[in-house]
Amino acid sequence: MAPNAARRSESSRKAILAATAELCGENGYARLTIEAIAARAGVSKKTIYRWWPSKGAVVLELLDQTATIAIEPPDSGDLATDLRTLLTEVIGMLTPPETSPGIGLIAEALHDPDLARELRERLIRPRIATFKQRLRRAQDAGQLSPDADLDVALDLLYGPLYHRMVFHLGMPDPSYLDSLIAHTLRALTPPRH
Amino acid sequence: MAPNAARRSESSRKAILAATAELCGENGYARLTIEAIAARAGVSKKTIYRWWPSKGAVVLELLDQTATIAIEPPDSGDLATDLRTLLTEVIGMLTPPETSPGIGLIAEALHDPDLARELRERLIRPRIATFKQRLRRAQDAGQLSPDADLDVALDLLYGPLYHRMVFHLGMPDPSYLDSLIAHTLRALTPPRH
Amino acid sequence: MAPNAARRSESSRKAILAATAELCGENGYARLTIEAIAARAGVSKKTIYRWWPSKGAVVLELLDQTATIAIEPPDSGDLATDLRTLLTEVIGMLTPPETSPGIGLIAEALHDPDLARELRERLIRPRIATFKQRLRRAQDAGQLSPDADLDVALDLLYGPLYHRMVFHLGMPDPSYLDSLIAHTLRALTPPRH
Amino acid sequence: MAPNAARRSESSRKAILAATAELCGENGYARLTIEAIAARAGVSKKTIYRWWPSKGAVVLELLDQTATIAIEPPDSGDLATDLRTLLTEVIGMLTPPETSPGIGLIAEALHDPDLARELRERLIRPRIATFKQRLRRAQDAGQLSPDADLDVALDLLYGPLYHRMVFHLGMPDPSYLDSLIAHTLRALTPPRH
DNA sequence: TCTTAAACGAGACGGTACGTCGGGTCTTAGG
DNA sequence: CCTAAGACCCGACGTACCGTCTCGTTTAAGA
Repeated sequence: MAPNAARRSESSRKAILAATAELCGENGYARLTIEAIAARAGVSKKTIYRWWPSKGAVVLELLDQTATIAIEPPDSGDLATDLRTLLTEVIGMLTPPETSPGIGLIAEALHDPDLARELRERLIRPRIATFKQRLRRAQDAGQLSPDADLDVALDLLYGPLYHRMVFHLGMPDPSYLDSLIAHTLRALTPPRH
Repeated sequence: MAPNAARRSESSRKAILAATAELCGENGYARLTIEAIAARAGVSKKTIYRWWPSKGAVVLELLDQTATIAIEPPDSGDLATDLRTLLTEVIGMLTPPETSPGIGLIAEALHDPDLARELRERLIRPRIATFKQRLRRAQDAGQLSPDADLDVALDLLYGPLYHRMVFHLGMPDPSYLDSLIAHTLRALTPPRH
Repeated sequence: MAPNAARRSESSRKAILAATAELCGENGYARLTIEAIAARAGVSKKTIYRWWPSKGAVVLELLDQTATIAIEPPDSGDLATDLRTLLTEVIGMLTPPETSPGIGLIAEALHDPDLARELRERLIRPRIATFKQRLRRAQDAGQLSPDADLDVALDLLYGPLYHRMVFHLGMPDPSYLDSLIAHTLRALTPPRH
Repeated sequence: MAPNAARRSESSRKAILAATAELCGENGYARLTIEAIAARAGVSKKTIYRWWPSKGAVVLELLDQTATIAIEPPDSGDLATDLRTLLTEVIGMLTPPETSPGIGLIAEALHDPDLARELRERLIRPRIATFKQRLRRAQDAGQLSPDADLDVALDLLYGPLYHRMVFHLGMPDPSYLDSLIAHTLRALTPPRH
C-alpha cells in the first residue's frame, strides 16, 4: 500500500473557526471575507478552500460547534415552560442581529440552496426532532388535541421568530413569548365543550 | 428666483427598473449587479448611484411599483377565505424562490438595517394595516375572541411563510394553508363552553 | 440699436480665468479640472465649453493675459545684460514648477498639437521676435559674428531652460545663467585672430 | 527558514510591457490606459498595480528595456561626429512625437516629481555620464578649452532638443544638427589668438 | 529511521464588480 | 440667446475579494 497522505491540521482548523468567530463578531457576517479569515488565522486561503466550499460552510461549522441547544428535549412537567425554553435557545442563536453568525447564515442560505440544505440537515433538523418529541409526549398525555398538526405547531412557534428577524423588529420579549405560546397552545388544544 | 435645477430623467428611471426586473428574473438577486443593470438599461452607473444608495434600494423600488397586493382588505364574508387571499398574495411575492426580488431583498435586509426599515415602511406596513383591518372587523363582529392579540395573529399567519422560505422548504400548498389558517383561527376564537 | 441678443458675459470670463489661476496655484495644473473651475467660478460647465475647447485653452488664455514679458526688446547697451533680462522673464513664467500654469501647458502641448500651435503663436512667437530683434541689432553693431545663426542662438539660450525643467533640475541660478550666456556669446562671436 | 513567497510572473511582466508598447504606438501615450494594457496583455489590473505605481512607471520600464543607446561613449576620433551620434540616438528616442513613449513620459514627469526622479536616475543619468566622458576625453586632448563648463555643454547640446519638442517644431534635421554642434564647439573651444 | 507525498504558509495570478471621478453633451428655466 | 444648474452617458480610475495556481517547507505515516 502507498504511504499515507499527510493528515489535516487540527490546529489550522481551530484557528480558522476562531478567526471566523472573532471577525463575525467584530464586523458582522456580511463584511466577513475569506481573505480576512485567512490573514487573522495565519493560514493560507488555499487551506480554507481545501476543506470548505464557501464562507457559509465555514460559518456553519462554527455554529455547529458552538450550538449548545440540547438535543434532549427538556421536560419540566409543564409544556409551556418547556416550549419557552426551546424558543429562548433559538433566540439566543439569532442574537445580536448585527453580528450573529446565525442570521448571516440564514441570509446566505436564502440564495444558496446547497448551504440551505446543509444548514437544515446539520443544525435545524435535530432541534426540530427535539421539539417534536416534546410535543408528541404532550399529545400522548392528552394535553394536546389528538388531531393537532405538529408541523403546523412548529411553524406557529418558530415562524414568528424569523418573521421578526427579517424586518429587524427585535426578538420577542418574555411577555410576548408567553402570549405567543398561549395562543399556539390554544390552537393545539382540544376545544372544551 | 434661482434658475431651476435639471430634472430627473423619467425614462432612465424606468429603464433601470425594467433592466433590474429582467436581470433578477434571469440570474436571481444574488447575481444581480449594478454594472449589469447600467449596461442593460443603457444608463451610466453614476445615474443609478445618484438616485439609489444600493442595489437593494433599486430592487425595493421595483417591488414597490410591481406590488399588486390590494391595500383595501378583501371581504368575501368568510374570514378564512379572506385570510387565504392575503396569504396567497404574499406567497406570490416570494415566488419563485430562486429569482424572486422579494426574497433577495429580505436576504439583504437581514444585514442592512436601513434597507430593512425602508422595506418595512414602504412595502410591509401598508399590507399589515390591511390585514389588521380585516381581523378587527371580524373581531368586532364577534367572530374572534375579544382579547385575541392581533399582533400575535399576524406572526402566526405570516411567520410560517418566512420560516419555510429560509430553509427552502417550498411555499405552503393550499391544503397546508388551510390547516394553518384553521389552527390560527382556533387560537383566536373564543373557546366554546 | 435693436434690443439685442445676449452677448458673451464678460464677468463670467473673468471669473473663470480667476478661478483657474487660483486652482492652478493651489493644486497644480495636473489636478485642475473643468468641473472645479466651473464650481469655483460659479459658472456652468457648458459656459466654459462654449468658449474654450479644453482646459489647456483656458489656461493659455490666462497665461496670455498674465504674461508681462515685454514685447519691446530691452536695450541697456550691454547685450549680456539684456539676454539675462529676457531669460529671467521666461524663468519667471515657469516658476514654481509645481503650480506654474506655464509648465502645465507645456506638458499638455506635448500631446496636443492644436494646443501646441496656439501656444506657439500667441505666447511664444512674439517673445521670439523680441529676442531676435535684440540679437539682430547686436549683429548689425558688429558684436556678433555676421554668420551667426540666430535660430541656433535661440535654441542655445532657451533650450537649457526646458531641458532642466523636464527633469526637475530646478531653474538656473544667476551664476549658471551668466556662464550659459557667456558660452553662448562665445559661440556667436567672431573668433579673434 | 521562512517559506518562500510566491514569485513574480515573468511572462506577465513581458506581456504587460509588450502591450504597453503596442498601445502606445497605436494611440499615443496620452490615450494609453491601465485598463487597456491589462486587457491587451491578458492580465488583471491588480497585477499591474502590484508592480508599478502608475502608468508612467510602466512606460519607464518599457523604455528602459528598449533603450539601445550605448553606455560606452563612441570614439571615432572626431568629436563632432561622436556628438552627432549621441544626439541622433536621443532624437530616435523622441520620435515620432505623436506616439513616442519617451515624449509621453517627459510630459508626465513634468508634474510627477517621483517619476521625474526615476526617469533621471534610470534613463538619463547613465547617458549623461557617457556624454561627459567623451567630452572630458576631448578636453584632456586639448580639443576643448580647459575651462569649458561641461554641464553647460550638456545643456547647450541637449537643451535644443527639448525646446523644439515642446513646441512641436520637429526634430532637428542633419544640417541643423551640424550647425548646432559647430556653434557649441565654438563656445567650448579655446579662442585662437 | 528514513522516505515521501500530502498538507501547509505565503501570496501572485486572472477576473469581476465595486463606488468615484471627470469628460464632454444635453435639458430645463430664468433673465 | 446666454446663462446657472446640473443630469446625462461614457470610460477610466484604483481597490477589494473571489477562487485558482504555483512555490518551497513542514510533517507524519508506513516501509
